[in-house]
Amino acid sequence: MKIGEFASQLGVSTDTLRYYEKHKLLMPSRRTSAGYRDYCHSELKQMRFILRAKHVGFSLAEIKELLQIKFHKQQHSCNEVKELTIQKRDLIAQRIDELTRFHQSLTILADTCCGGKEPANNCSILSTLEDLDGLN
Amino acid sequence: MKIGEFASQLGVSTDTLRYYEKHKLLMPSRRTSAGYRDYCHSELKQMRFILRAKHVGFSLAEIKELLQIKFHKQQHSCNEVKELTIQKRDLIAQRIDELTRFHQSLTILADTCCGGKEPANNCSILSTLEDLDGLN
DNA sequence: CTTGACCTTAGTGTGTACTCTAAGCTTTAT
DNA sequence: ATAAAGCTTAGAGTACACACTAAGGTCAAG
Repeated sequence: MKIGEFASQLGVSTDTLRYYEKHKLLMPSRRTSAGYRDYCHSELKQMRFILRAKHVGFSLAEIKELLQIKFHKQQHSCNEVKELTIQKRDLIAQRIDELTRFHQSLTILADTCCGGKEPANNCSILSTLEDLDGLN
Repeated sequence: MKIGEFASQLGVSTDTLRYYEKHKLLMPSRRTSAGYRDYCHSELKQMRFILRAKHVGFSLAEIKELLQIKFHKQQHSCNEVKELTIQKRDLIAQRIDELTRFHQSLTILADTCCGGKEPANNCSILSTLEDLDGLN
């Protein structure tokens, strides 16, 4: 299967596939005589793995690690995979906390603002940001 | 006040200050005869505004908008400021939702994995990522 | 008067995940 | 035979917020 058809079956761009190849996430095993990439069924499966891993929040670098483990399952333990998963989850939890603080602060700012059409001379949002404190 | 002292009072790097100047967020009004930046009290206040805005989650581009409004309060309404704030908050809410979905999926993956020290041949995380579905 | 700390500019590098471009070769249909 | 669609490569561009580098000028202390 050439890159164009492969890409459209997966709903990604050909650029993305070439990018993944360059970064060693998905290397088609064969080329046609003209030098065209020739993808097979197992590469389709692997790409689906990559896309699912992305879907649950892994970065490409992390997915590369997962693929290494997947390719050499004997040399790696379940524990290792679980650790990667938990580390990722905890990092995401931290980010959620940070964003939640942002959200709360912005809600406070918005709620105390009249939102009227008059000039912003006494806008409570601007003055809170200027005058320090009142947020947390 | 020269850039070094100004920076250390605010807990930022001199690079950051030069970066903000290049991007028109904070322009020191004067230079010494030697060409050194000379910061004054009002610039200290403005930098504090910027840092607080960052602290609640605004990007530098958004802060630039806020500063425009702050400088020309007459030409802008409270409503405009409130809108910016709410838009930002809603974007952050979307991002939180996305990360929360990631978090849930990763939790499911981690919880179903034994986490043992044996080889990962039958690792439930890897097989869930391979075989589609089981997450959402 | 020299050393060291501080300042200047312009430009490059970082990380993430692509996207786009240019210049050119291959395949398929007419 | 030729035109359109598709493929190839290497390399540059995007967004964000800086950090770092080189090469050099300035200032205060000893």
